[in-house]
Amino acid sequence: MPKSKKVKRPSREKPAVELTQAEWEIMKVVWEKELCTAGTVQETLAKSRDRAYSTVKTTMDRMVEKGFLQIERIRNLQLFSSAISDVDAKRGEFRKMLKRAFDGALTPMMQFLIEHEGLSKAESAQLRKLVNKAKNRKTDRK
Amino acid sequence: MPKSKKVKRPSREKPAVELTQAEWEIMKVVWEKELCTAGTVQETLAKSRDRAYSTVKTTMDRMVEKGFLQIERIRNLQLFSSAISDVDAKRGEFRKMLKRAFDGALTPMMQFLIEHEGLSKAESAQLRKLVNKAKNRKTDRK
DNA sequence: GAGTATATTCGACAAATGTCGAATCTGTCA
DNA sequence: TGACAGATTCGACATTTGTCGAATATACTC
Repeated sequence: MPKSKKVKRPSREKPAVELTQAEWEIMKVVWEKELCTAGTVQETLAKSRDRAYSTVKTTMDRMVEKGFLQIERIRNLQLFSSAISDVDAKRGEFRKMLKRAFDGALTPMMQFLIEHEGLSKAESAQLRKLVNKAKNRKTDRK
Repeated sequence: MPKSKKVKRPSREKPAVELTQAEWEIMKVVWEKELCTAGTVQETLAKSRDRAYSTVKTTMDRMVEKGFLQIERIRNLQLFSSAISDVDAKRGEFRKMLKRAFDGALTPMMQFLIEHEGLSKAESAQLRKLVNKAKNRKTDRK
């Protein structure tokens, strides 16, 4: 018999991914370059905000400890790669916001967007389209 | 001539409101009780997580410095009240998330919700309703 | 007026973040 | 082999957050 149990996993939730500001900036570069050196990241980030190489490197080393990045050594070189997906990172950031500001409920958030964030006509249209598309999705995995 | 210039305000954006975890917890109580003592807040929060009175008080004092709370003194008593609206706080939290995880763009976020957060049938329906309501709003202030 | 609660004031700490510079360690090349 | 450039290691610091406890100050009750 297959071992795939349909049981409700006993809360095997992995601890939500939560990145700091600096970590987000670094992660974005790593996801884009995937497999790159700290120097590359530092140079890329320098375009928007200059930070010493050691600053970037220190943060990246801490991210390895946290399990956000991985290191692959080649001789004297360290090649970094992501250890978390952008989806997980986005989910973590989104849920943190939802929990703090809207008690974890999606509807109040949507209500808020419409009431206070003045969705533009284009955004509303786009949103409506997305919602309708979601409506027709058969694959409702979760 | 009236001095009300219709000029596009020169980016007079007030610095986005950003609360920390502890600050959110406190703000929620203050918004609810509006005009309350640190002791009341501490007692209310104690129901979910116990913290020393001084811990809550210290945080609240710092929030006054940051302009999130106000104090009104009555003899030896300090009555706290909110100095920011929940709308501003929610806006700040939402925008921080949007900027970090979705480069500030709403559509990608909605796309993400539908693709990865598996909106339930009920949520989709609710969302659709909200979107349609927004569609008909005439007052499109911004 | 003394004693007992309650509040407020303040200095302290640990941990997390953001930032660096100095000391070292390769690898390469004239 | 010696010197250089690019990487890495690491210890340091300033801030921000989250937490307290001890010392004071104030109000109320007998």
